[in-house]
Parts: sequence; structure tokens; C-alpha cells
Amino acid sequence: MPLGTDYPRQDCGIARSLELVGERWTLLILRDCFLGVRRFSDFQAHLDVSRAVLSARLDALVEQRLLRRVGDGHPEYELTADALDLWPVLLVLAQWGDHRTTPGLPRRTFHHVGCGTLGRDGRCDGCDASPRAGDVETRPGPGADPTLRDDLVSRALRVPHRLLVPLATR
Amino acid sequence: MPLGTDYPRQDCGIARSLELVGERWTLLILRDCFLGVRRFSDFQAHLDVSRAVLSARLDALVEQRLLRRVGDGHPEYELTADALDLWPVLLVLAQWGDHRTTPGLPRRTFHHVGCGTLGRDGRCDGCDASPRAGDVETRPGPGADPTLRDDLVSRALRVPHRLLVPLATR
DNA sequence: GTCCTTTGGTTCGGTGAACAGACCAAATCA
DNA sequence: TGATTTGGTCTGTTCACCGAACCAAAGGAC
Repeated sequence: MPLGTDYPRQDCGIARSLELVGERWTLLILRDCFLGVRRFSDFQAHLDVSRAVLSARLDALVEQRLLRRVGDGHPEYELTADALDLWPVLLVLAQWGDHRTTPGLPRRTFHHVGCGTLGRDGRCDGCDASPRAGDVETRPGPGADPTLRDDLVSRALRVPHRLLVPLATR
Repeated sequence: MPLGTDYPRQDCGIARSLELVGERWTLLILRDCFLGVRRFSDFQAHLDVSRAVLSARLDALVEQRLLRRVGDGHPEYELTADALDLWPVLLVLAQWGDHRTTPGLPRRTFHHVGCGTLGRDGRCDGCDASPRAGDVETRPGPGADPTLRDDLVSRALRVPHRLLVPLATR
């Protein structure tokens, strides 16, 4: 893939990361996976991405072993253990983007279950740890805009819930 | 910019981040800034990016106030205070990419000056803090490939040095 | 089983972005 | 003052993303 995915002469961890997850839409697909989205049509409804691109991205993620296709018949897509390591990246990226564009009004907040709130460096303000994704609950933040979308996935995401737990969209 | 830069209906911090730094080459330009690169020709020599794209990206970063153009005559590009907040993002992304592609053989290591080494979650193994970029030293890691490039910037980066300190390439 | 709907895609033509390489003007050096 | 370096811009080509149409398999109703 000569254009857009490759940084062939960059001997650098960031370039390697971007070759895996740097294409348009890929990080948003993985974000949705952490939030509990698992089905092709749910990604499509939530992301407004063309089906062709979504299909290509899911195939690539499965091939890179960041996602696993589960079930016969209509598949579900599930994060692999390797992909769970991406959680700190997505968290600090979300915190930075929220703080950079609307300081003090995050669109979504993250909480260490039973403990405290996660700050911009990804640490819990209760215990100073950096919890795994499975121990994190997410809630809509004060900067969320509930008028922007009204698909089933967006509605399900307006309820506080734990990461990695499949969303009920039907 | 209709294609490639915008996620207009994604109410999410990650989408906001990607609108600022998600285009091809942008994060690598910012990485180079943290490593001490400051001039157009040095970015170009180190990145193998076309001059037109480099020019467009630098303009965009200046307009977003992530870079500042300094000096009359041939300018230098300097990170703003806002951009320094990106350091945790770049660090965890680099650590993830290195670990994901060549576990145990990072291309570059980062160290809390006078204390310890930074791990995959960005914490110093000496004091458990997450140091600011200015307190970090970087060195080529065991996975670095010194045969891949031989430009002046790459050579200067083979010497351990503190982040944010301008590289001497002449 | 047979029909019908939903799901999970693929295919297609059009548009915009990235590429390599030529070109150019201002800044700097000898 | 002339030559060289620097910091770009311009151009034609290639490639990726887009929306829309199309299609086949899965699942549900009967």
C-alpha cells in the first residue's frame, strides 16, 4: 500500500504504530470496540464511514491480530489481548483532544470503577493507578452534544457503562 | 478539507485529536520537533516527505497554534506550550508501536533525567512519575537500525540527548 | 420447505489528496 | 557582487476515499 499507510524509512515506534492504526477511521473503529460496539452495521451506523472502507479496515485489523472475527454466520468483532494494550493511547488521545478543543468540557469522562476519575495523564485521581480498560466506566461528559446523532449506538452510549461490555443495540 | 481531515459528526475527543494531528506525516513532524528538529530542510531530510506536503502541514500546525514560526529570514519551527501537552500521547504511541512490532527491542528509549527509564505506560521506573518532555533524555534503543538512513538529522539523533534541545545539524 | 427482510458485504464512477520532480525567489555565504 | 543554499510553489500522475448501486448469504415468518 504505497500511499497513506506506509512510512518505510522511519525507524521509529510512532511510525510503526501509525502503519498499524494510522489510517483514516482505524482509531475510531478501535475506540468503538472499547466502547462495546461489535457488529458491522453498528460500526457503520455510528461512524458514517463508507461500507467499502469499513470492510477494508476491519479486514486489516483482523489480519494484524488487533481484532478477532467471532461466530459463524454474521460475525462479531472482538478486541484481542494485543489491542487491549492500545487503551492508554486512546485514553490520552481522547483527553488531549477534549482539553485542546474545549477545556473543562470533555465530551466523555472515564472513571476507575469504585475509585476515582481518570485525568489527562490517564491516572486515577483516587489511587494514582492507570487502570486496565476492563476496570473503567465511561459516561457522557459535560461537553457532549446529544443533538448530533440519533442512531442506536449513540443512544446506547449515552448510558454510563463499563468498557468492553457489548452494547445492546436491539 | 472534505477528505481525510474531518470527522464532522463524531462527538468524541479522539476525533477532535485526529482532526488536529491525524493527517499523514503530522505526528511524525511533531515527533521530530520533540527530538529537536526545527528547520524545513531538516524535516525534509529526515522524513522523505514531499516539500509541498511538508509545507502544508507546517502551515496547518502553525495555524492551530501547535507550532510557532520563529525568526525573520529562514524560520525555525518551535513547539508551543499547547503542543507540549501532546508528549504523553507520542510517548505511549511510540512504546506501543515498538512493543507491538518488535517486543523487547525498542528503536528508541526514553529516560527520566537522573532517575530511571520510562516504561510502556509512560511512568519512570525510578520514581513512578510521568516526567515532562523537558526532563526526558532519549537514546537509540537495541532495535534501532543504523543502516536505514544516513542524513544529518538521523546521525545527530544517534547521540543521547535531551528532548526539545535543538539538534546541531551543521 | 418458501418467501421476505436484514445483514454484511462488493463494485463502480467521480473527486480530492499525496507523490516525484521541475521550477523559482529570497536569504545567506564567499 | 556573484554563487549557493534554503524555503518554498507548481504540475502532471497515481492512488485512496466517497456515495450509491448492487448482490449474496443468514435469519425470521409462515
